[in-house]
Amino acid sequence: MEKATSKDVARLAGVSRTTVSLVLNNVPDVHIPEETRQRVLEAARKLDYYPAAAARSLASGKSNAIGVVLCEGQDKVAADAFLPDMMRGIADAALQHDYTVLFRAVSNADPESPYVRLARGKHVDGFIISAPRSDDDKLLTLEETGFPIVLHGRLPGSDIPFVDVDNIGGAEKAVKHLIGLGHTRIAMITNAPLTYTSAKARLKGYKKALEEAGIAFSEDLLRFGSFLPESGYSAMSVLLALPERPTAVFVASDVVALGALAAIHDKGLKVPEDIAIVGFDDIFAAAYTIPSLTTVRLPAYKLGWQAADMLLKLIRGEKVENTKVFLDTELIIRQSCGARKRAL
Amino acid sequence: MEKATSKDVARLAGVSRTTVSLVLNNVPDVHIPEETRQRVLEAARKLDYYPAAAARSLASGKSNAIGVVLCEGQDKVAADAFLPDMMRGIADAALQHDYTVLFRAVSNADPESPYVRLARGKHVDGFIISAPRSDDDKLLTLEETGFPIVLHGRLPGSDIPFVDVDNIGGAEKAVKHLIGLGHTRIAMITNAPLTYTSAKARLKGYKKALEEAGIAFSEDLLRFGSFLPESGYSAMSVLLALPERPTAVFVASDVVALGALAAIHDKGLKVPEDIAIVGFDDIFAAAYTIPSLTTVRLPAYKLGWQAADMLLKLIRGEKVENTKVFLDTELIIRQSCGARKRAL
DNA sequence: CTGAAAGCGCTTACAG
DNA sequence: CTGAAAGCGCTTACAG
Repeated sequence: MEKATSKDVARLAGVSRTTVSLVLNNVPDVHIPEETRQRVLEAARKLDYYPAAAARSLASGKSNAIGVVLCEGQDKVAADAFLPDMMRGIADAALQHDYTVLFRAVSNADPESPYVRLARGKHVDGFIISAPRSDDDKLLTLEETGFPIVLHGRLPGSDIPFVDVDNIGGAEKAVKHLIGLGHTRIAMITNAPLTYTSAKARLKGYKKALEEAGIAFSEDLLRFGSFLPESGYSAMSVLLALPERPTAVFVASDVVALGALAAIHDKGLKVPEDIAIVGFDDIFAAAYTIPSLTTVRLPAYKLGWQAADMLLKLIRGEKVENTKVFLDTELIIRQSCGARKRAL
Repeated sequence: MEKATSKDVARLAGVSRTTVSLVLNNVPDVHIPEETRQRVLEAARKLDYYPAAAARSLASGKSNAIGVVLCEGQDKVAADAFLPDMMRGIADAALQHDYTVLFRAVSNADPESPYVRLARGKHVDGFIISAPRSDDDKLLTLEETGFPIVLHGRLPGSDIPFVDVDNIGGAEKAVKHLIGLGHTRIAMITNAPLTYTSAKARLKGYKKALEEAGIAFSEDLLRFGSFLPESGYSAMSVLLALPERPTAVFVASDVVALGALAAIHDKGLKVPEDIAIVGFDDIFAAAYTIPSLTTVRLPAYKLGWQAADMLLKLIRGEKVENTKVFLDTELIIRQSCGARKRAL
């Protein structure tokens, strides 16, 4: 059985190709008698008919695909932890709208930006861009063109729609938890330099929690991490050498927290007895560090799902009430904060 | 400037659309004077011309896309650790051949298999399938059809081309390393039940290394893990309760090893002093466990790259010498085996 | 070496 | 409610 075309279906059903198209695409505002509709559906099934993607795209002018572009930045490690779930979220949302997902990795060194080609060649109808770089002028010009784009993570100073995590609220939650446990001398290690919006936001949440509890913020207790465990190791070492050691520390990245944990261990101190620790992200390993890491969970699947859903609406020209979405986080309480015993 | 078509380019260059197509696609065996070629290229650049993907596909009968299908199995956690790098490898290889990558996640509960639709609708010219299920009859029938497919991981009892890790060799390397360190009582915890080919192969490597060293294999020292840390925790607990405790253990999965590490810690024992441990996979966290985990690195990027490269050859009808590829692993020596001091 | 023309398989105004 | 026909923008034999 060679591949059937809509013509074959039309012939078998005794209708025109127009009707076949109308039925199969479920075109609204067109009323086709149930009997005819069934006949077409039946014929399509019988012939094992699947519309040719290319022909459909060419005729309709839409690709029925969205592109997800993964930019390779310094935060690769952190981003990688969420990619699989995020991709699943994107793929599921796309599938629901009968859209397909095009994946493209772009390394920083890449000479040619993939956006223009993919967009103008109509490979995709819109982009989800993860970890965009602010100096990416191709991206900016493409957006000005009106081409649908949704960012995962924000681009400071741009109006491009985005879906992001509520970093402020998440950090606040983490620190409040520590305060609730009786800590007042709480340090913080950022996830990245403050040029990163997520780092700035998490710091803001930390300060907010302190302020609401009437605890003064101290520069001495703030250290800067930078994506990798090594940075957490040295930041924590400095903190531990302080004349008056903090009793707790909020590390705004689980990956960085891995290094902090090692520093504490190497110093011969115990978590959470000597120092309590709360992370951020809930990477897979967080549940299995020793002790297990209390952390703020980042909703990866949902991040992907929402971004795709918003993009699809933008593509269809539907009104999107909110183009700046912040997703809620969840505090996952394990052992490192001192509130729980081991529970593997 | 509205999007230019090949007709515009032809006009500006003073040639026919045929010539434009010939030049832009770099069709071999057609000799076009350098001067004409340059004129076409120049015109295309000037007009900012990008061929319409759909039109090209429709006319050529090829989609210029490969699909990667991610099956959601029990080993989701382990697979997720490699997905990002594997996807990068796939995407890079595809890009090199001017191919695009279609991503599709398929949950086990999915009623409709995505293969047929994507293949027959000509969305893609071939598939890379990760973690295929052996009871997936749609996959098997599609393959019989001659549709190009490359598996990541094997499907026992099928002849579908695949790219996989040399699990036997990797395990052997790990165990030999332990033997070289003076251990003779070496236990093993598998990564999964033996119905999984990777588990079987890793066990085989373990036995092989023992045999070559003249160490007798003992059932008592073999325990079965099952993807998650919990399984490593309980398997290790049993091992630690043995009258004659092993001095080393090869855990055929880093994720499972995380649980094993916790079990040892909870028992009040020290790694590597009381018991040495070597894992498999080299997940990100392996470098930051306490102590850091010696393990066998799985070449994720290369796995993706090779799979895509093979698939592309299959699609083009090129001869592929070897359709059963086993990729080499690398032993990453850290602290848990006792051969190194901390080096973060 | 290059052009005119058919054709890929759909969708979509436009009639009726 | 449904059909005939044009058209989407390429590629590719086929001529010359």
